[in-house]
Parts: sequence; structure tokens; C-alpha cells
Amino acid sequence: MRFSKMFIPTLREAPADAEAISHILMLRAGYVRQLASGLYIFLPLGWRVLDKIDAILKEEMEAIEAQEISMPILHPAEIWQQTGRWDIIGGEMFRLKDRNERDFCLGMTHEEIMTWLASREIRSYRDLPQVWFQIQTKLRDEARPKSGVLRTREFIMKDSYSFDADEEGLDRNYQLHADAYHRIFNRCGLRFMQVESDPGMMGGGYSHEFMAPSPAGEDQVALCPGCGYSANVELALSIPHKTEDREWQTEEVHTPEKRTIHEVTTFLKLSPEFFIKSVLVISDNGPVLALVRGDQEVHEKKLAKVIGQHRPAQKVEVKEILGVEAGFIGPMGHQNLRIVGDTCLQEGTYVSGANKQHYHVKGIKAERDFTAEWHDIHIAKQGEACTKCGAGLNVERVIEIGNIFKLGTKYSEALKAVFLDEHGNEKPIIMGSYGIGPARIAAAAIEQNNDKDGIIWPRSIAPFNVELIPLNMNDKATVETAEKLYHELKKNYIEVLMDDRDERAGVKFKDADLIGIPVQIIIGEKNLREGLVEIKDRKTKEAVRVKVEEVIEKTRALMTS
RNA sequence: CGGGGCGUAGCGCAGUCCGGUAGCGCACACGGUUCGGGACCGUGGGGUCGAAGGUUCAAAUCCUUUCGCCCCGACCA
Repeated sequence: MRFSKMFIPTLREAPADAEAISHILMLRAGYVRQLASGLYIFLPLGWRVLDKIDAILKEEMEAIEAQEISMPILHPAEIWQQTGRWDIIGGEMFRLKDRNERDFCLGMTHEEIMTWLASREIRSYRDLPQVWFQIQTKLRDEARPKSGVLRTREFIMKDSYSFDADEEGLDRNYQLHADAYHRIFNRCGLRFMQVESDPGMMGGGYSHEFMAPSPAGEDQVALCPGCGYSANVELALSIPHKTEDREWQTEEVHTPEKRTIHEVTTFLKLSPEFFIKSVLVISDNGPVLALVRGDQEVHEKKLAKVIGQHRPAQKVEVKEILGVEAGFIGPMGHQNLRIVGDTCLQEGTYVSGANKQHYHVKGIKAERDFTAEWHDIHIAKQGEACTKCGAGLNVERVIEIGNIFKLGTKYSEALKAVFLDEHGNEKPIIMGSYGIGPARIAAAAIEQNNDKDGIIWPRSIAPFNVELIPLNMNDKATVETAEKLYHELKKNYIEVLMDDRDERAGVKFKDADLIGIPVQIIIGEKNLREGLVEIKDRKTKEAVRVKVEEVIEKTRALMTS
């Protein structure tokens, strides 16, 4: 392509409402434009990148014998009603009616529709397994779109679905996808990791997420440098460092108006790890008291795994249920109250609220003074010990770039997607679903590969292989050489963008660095007089001067290095 | 949904407190000089100040309502 003909609206200044590096650079380098909150236009360069990623996705999906299909994004409500998700999912689903007042929604994902198809077409175990995938638009009315293309309301997703006759088949397809995902993200040049994750509203029991480390990420994962344990902090297990065990006598302490952990620790001159934080929540089955150590926080999702959906209690509810004001609650002496305590509280001696206005109690021990159901319900923090090997965990911020779920029979049962096994028994198909967000791969690649001048694309997903930069378009020899190289590169299947604009050298260099094509071939008058051009690596900024005749060969070498 | 911020030329911003001619830089167009890291000089075009209503002789500026966008949190197949 010729730069002069291609729509590449680069920006000298970053638009004020962009924050994430990938967002700023995608806008500045002319890859995307925003239409509205959470809606992005992919410009020619941006679309080329997505094309590159899609090509890799298709290759690797086909390598595990997944078959590409394409499904509508407009879905009749009935199918979503049959699985219950029409009602479970709230404002996140775009809903609409057709001219006959029939309910529809825009697809947030395609479990329902894929399963519907399977239910109609699959009869026998002989039809299984099947793996179907598509690269298709999804729509979700996100509560808060953010960070450019990282969280949008309309986005493209590679989603695949496996259909198996038995658990072994599901395990195999799950593993095939995990392996394919590793190849995909490696090929896309990303640093990433696979972590255990919470299946959330997908249902089913088992899932992993693929995470690309980046400060722009929304998720956090805990990683063990010792044994390789890795999990989303939503479920990562960790052992907080032990507290020094103080042999306090049990005694009430007057703590007037000291309600928060901070206030009480300051007042008693004790660090927070000597306290028990008692939090009252209201679950579907009534109030539950959750206990964590004073230096810890309750993780809502971990708690939800134990007690189901819940919400924090209001101040008045605390007083009604416990008979004492929030701030002075403790775990002792409650009847008919479910108490869930973080495992680390089983050891040690603590201070907690005395269930008495303006008093705390010092010298409390688990099992002697109170009891609870013990679960890991605290948020894993940097430096806490791995439950498997004891090494200190690292907590890192990450972008979720893919996920894999074992769905089991949740959708097949609801939609009656059944088959007859070899004994003639009717059984629900066992399913898995597997997603990857191409735009997130692109954003993560930028987040992980940029410098002060702009993007540095991994070679595999760059919009072009090389950018050809004739510096002076008014110099006849320069232009002739540029044209010659341009055609030669194309003839050799090297994708080339030639900056044939009549711009000053500085502008071309700045734009080239911003756009981030990994190899630059620079044609300047002085070098050309010696029959030389420069080949420059975008990443290292190192340039070598080579003979014009050797350009193809040297470029090849750089492209594959 | 809670909290915060912002809407003035294509982009980045000033002007708003204290009402009185709508400005600056970049970009754009034209002429000239320049030409290996976002050139310089000159000339010029471009704005219903997010929208609606109100106060006032007079509103970008004050009041009310509303819409949009960003950030933090909640939420998140």
C-alpha cells in the first residue's frame, strides 16, 4: 500500500479522554476511532491487525479440527428463556422487539444458539464429537465501557463450542483448546499465563482464563514463583503471614467511638493483624457474619462460593440482627447466626468487637471463644504464602485475553440437546465453550510492546511487514529506487507500506515509529549515492546499511529473526 | 447504580469565579523559503461555546433541566 492513498489519520496530540497506553496509541497512530462510549471503528490499519490475528485464530482452530461457522447476532428470546439466562442476565443484555412485538436480544455470547443447533441436528454418539467456532460480533450493554477497545459494548470474539458424548471427550477438547490457545498467544507475541478462574454466570464447574500482564488490565492474578500455581485473585488461595501469638488474658477494653479497624488500631496501638474484622452480610438464606483478619479484606466472590449471593447489611440491619452498632461487632455469643471465618483465624489470639457499644474484647481465640465455618475468604495479597508450596505469591494486574469453560450439560439439558449412546440410552451432550477477544490481543500487544515514540508490533500481527520510507520525494533517484523496492517486496510476498507522501523526513520518521511496523527501510539521498539503503529495526532502533540489491534478502532475515 | 471530572474550531487548551467584540497552539488552504527526527515567514478559511428553558438591556460566563464523554468504585458471558 501507498501511504498517500491509505487512510491513516495520525494525531500529534493524544485525545484528552484516552487513558490506557494502548488506547492512546491506537487513536494517535490512526488504528481506531470512537463512535460512542464502548463503540469503536476500526480504521484500515486497525482492521489489518485484526485480520492478522483472525488468520492465526483460524489456523490454530482448524489445527484442532474445529469447524468455522457463522451465527446470527440477533436471537429470538425463547431460546434464552429456555436456559433461564433471559431472566438471570440484567441490563447487560440488549433487548428489542420485532415489528410483531416478538422479543429478541442481541447475542452476548452463543451458547444458546450453538446448543439449539446441536439439539436439532445431533442424534447419535456417532455424530460426536463436534467442535464449532466462529469469529463473530457480540453485544453487551456494559455498565462501564473503558480503556479503549479493552472493554466495549460491541466487540468481535472468536468463540468455539465443543460437543461430546462423555467427560473424557470434553477433557480432550478442553485440553486441545488450552494447547491451541498457548500456540495462538505465543504466535501473537504476547506474554501471558493460564490461570484458574471462576466460571461465574457461565455455569459449569471448571474454567481457566488466559491473562496478559499489563497495568491496564482489570483483573488481578496470584502467581507462585515456587510451584507455578496461578489463579485469578477471585479464587486464589493464600496463607497470610502468621501473627505473633500474644498470650493475652481475655478482657473487655473501653474503646469509645472507635469503630473502624483503623480507629481501633490507632487507639490501642496494635497493628491490624491482631484484630478480627466482622462483616455482616445478608444472603438469600438470611444474615451471615463473615470474619477476616484486620489486615485482610473479604473477597465477595470467595464468600459467595460458600454462602451464595449476598449483599452487605445496612447499618440499621446490623443493629436489628446483632443488637449492637456496626463497629463493635464480634464473633462471640451469637445464636442462630451463620458465621464464616477465614481459615487463618483458626490460629492466634485477637481483638474484636465486644458486641457492646464502645467496647472491644482482647484475647479471643477461635474454637475457645467462638466457632465458625472455616474457608479461605480473604483477598490474596502480594507476598502471602502459596497454599501448595509455601513460596511468596506475586499478584499482578492482567488483561483477560481468553477463557475456556467446561460447561457440562447445563445448556444441553435446558435445550434438550441429547443423543443416543451405543446402548440406545438418551443422554445430554457434554459441552465446553472457549473464547478469545482479538481486539484485546491487539490492545495487550500494544500494552506490552511500546516506547515513547509509539507502537512496536510483534511481527506476526503487525499491519504490514515493512514500511518503506523514501525521504525525499523530489529526488528522482530516491523515488525510482523506492518504486523498484516497493514492487520487489510485493513480488516476494512481503507486505509493504510505502510512505510516498511529500512530507519532511521528520514527519515520516515520527509517523513510522508511531504506527509501529517492525521493519523500516529508509531511502536517503546520501546513502543512495553509494548504492545503499538503511534497514532499521523499530524495536531496537538499530539500523544497518545494505546494498539495494540485498534488501529483500536482509529484510527476510530481519522478519524471521 | 454511587462518587469525581469534563463538554468552547478537526485535535490540545485558555476564557466561566467577577455577564459586555469568542481567543491561543497545532492541523487545514494559498504564496515563498526549506528538506535525515513532527520546519520557517506571510496571508486566509473555519465556532448556533453539547442541548433546552429561564434571569438580564446584554449570557460561553448566572439559575434550572437534560444529553454526552472520561476516571474511581459497584457490576461483568
